[in-house]
Amino acid sequence: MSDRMIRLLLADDEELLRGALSSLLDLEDDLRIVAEAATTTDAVRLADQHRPDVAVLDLEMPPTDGLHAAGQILARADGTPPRIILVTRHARPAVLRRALAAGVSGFVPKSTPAARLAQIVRDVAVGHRYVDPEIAASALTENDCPLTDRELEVLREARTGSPVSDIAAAVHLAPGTVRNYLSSAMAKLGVATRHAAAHKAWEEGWI
Amino acid sequence: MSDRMIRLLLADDEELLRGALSSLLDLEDDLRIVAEAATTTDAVRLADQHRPDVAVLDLEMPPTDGLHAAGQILARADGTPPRIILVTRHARPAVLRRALAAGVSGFVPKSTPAARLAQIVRDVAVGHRYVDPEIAASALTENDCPLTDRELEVLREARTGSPVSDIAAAVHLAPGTVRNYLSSAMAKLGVATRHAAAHKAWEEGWI
DNA sequence: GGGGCTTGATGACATCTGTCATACGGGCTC
DNA sequence: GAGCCCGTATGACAGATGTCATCAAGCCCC
Repeated sequence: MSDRMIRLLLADDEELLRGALSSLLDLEDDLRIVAEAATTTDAVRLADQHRPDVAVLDLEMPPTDGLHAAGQILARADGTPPRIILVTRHARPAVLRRALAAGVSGFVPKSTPAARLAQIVRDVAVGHRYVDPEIAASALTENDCPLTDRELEVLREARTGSPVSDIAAAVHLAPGTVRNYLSSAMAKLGVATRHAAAHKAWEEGWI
Repeated sequence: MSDRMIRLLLADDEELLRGALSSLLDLEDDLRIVAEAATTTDAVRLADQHRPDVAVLDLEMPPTDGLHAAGQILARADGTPPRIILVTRHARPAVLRRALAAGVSGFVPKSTPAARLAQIVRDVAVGHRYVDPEIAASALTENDCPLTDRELEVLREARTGSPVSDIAAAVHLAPGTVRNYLSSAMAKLGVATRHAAAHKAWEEGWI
């Protein structure tokens, strides 16, 4: 039996969800949780240590995020890497694209019925991919992020409401340059202040 | 047996969590889920209809929020109202205070182990109150929100990055007055821009 | 009724922001 | 090498923002 068992790593910072999912998945005869993590650091370490068949990672997890952890897990595995399923609350097409590019096998929003998760795990374990149909559809129709890397970078810093001088210091650019980037980002997003731009970019999942 | 059964309403907009919790709690012999909801509107309607003993409500739920729903459920029950347990991701002392004032019986962060939830439900069902010790402690030590109602109101509008003129229109005040309120809010929070003030107030759970 | 407090408003001023034209250097391609 | 983007930087200018002093109206309290 043990070679037909699917060995799982489960990582989510919310104990409530992780605990509930863990019990639920463990009820399945062919699934076994071999490790649980609440941080990305632990997730990467435990994946190294336990070599699970499938890793179910929450996207929103400290200290970095699930996507970052996925990249590390895939990069560090020296044999066959685990298949990775990302679970997320705010399922944005932009993130889906990045996830697939990083080699993730499954992309599941938290609006998925719990009962279906076991089946998705099985599918992914045998090499299939699973992407939530809803998100896939919007990823195909939605227009891409129009912002350049630099624009995104300054917007990220602008999110907390810092003045231009602080942003400039944080990204190592001249204040005037920062204003140029902010200005063009605002124009592209059709808003009147850089804070509105940061807010919008954040809502879209671009930063 | 049926009079010893605790009848539960479970409301959370995340299918994944709601489904997992539902299966988990239903495994307990003395608990039975009688209704599930994904919105506050449904939660209120189903509470009216099914008269559960305990309602477990997520705080972050569309279209309003769990606290609002709790108030409505308590106000509309004409016999003995259901006991209410609020579950939340971002457990902030300010919210805890408002919840207790509204007559909520339990306050549980999502960092609580899933296994403990059943016991909390039982405690609350017999009339006890449960408050997460961690949050209770910070609620007692943490200093209150220093902002006035008006300051909070303008900060709420400032969150999306709107210019002063828009905020003024939204709260029906003169632009100059709005700037005064923003200015004093910024001074109280020790930040340099109104956007930083809005960000901070948001982080603290004040808006 | 007078004094004091609170809420909303106004105007003046310094500073910060957003816009735009422009410039410089490093890679590209031709 | 000439021409051409691209990223970065600067300066100038209008308008928005933050600060502050002040004022009018309403309200409470004695």
